[in-house]
Amino acid sequence: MSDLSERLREHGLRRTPQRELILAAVDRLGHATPDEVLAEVRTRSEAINISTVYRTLETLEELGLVRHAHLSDRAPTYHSVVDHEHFHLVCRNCHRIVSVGPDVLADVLARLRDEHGFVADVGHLTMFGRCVECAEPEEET
Amino acid sequence: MSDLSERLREHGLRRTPQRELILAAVDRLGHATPDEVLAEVRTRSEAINISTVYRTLETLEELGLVRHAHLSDRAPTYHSVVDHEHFHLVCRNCHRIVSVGPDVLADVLARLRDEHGFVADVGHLTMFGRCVECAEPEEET
DNA sequence: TTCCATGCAAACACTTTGCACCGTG
DNA sequence: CACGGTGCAAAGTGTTTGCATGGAA
Repeated sequence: MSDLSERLREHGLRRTPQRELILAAVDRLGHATPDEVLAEVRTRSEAINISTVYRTLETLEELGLVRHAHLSDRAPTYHSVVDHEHFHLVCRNCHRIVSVGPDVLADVLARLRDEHGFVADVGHLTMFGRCVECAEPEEET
Repeated sequence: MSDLSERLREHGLRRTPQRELILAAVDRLGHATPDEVLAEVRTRSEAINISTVYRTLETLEELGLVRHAHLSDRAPTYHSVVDHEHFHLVCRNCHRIVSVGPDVLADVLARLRDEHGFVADVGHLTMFGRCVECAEPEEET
């Protein structure tokens, strides 16, 4: 939390209970959509508003305290950045999420930088596919 | 087009003018959102409905004729599969899109398969970041 | 003639915004 | 006590669905 106050102060923003509650909820949840964050906050304390959740998640992301990635075709999911940087594998069949450290991608990132002049942001990356347990996709229809 | 009729027949689906128009539009556009596909179709022929566009893109994807990826935080973009398989780099600053062949990822895919039991779908992949021209993002923040 | 496909409009899910009030600094 | 933050409600996007009609096979 102290990290939060600090960052807020640096940016001339105010410390509010809502901001603390929301950051704490994201930390606890691991990966969560704005809706899920709202629900989590509400289990602990009183009702805060969904638009505050959206505004706050945006703020926290600007402060570098959380990140978001698109783990489904629908809502984005936020996760705390205190966890080390990672990217996500999402199984299209069982929807299991695996977090993978950035090392695997080191070579690829270097090549993309050298050959395509592009600096990729690993923390935001999501790769969809299938885990071996769900291996066989449907044949035709 | 003949490819379309063929695939449709294989799946017991019907060939309709809308389906041909929409596939042709995706081919022409390269990367396009459902909205853009609709607009493109309308420049050529008469009004077709947005819900038909959605339904048809879904069908075409099931037939393996188009694919979609998430190139922005908003709408998905569809592209024809006649272009060889590729993934996308998207610059957060200038929104330029670079298509990259799957080879760069060969090693990574092998490692993900071996170490995480995960078969990633390259064709759907998007990596966000910055191209060198847009290089320096803000510090901190 | 049979059903699949389409158009239309309404419903949905998610997100953003305007404004008055509240509370931090 | 000034001004940024919040709650609330309404409006905005992007997408899906139910149903009656239309048209491919």
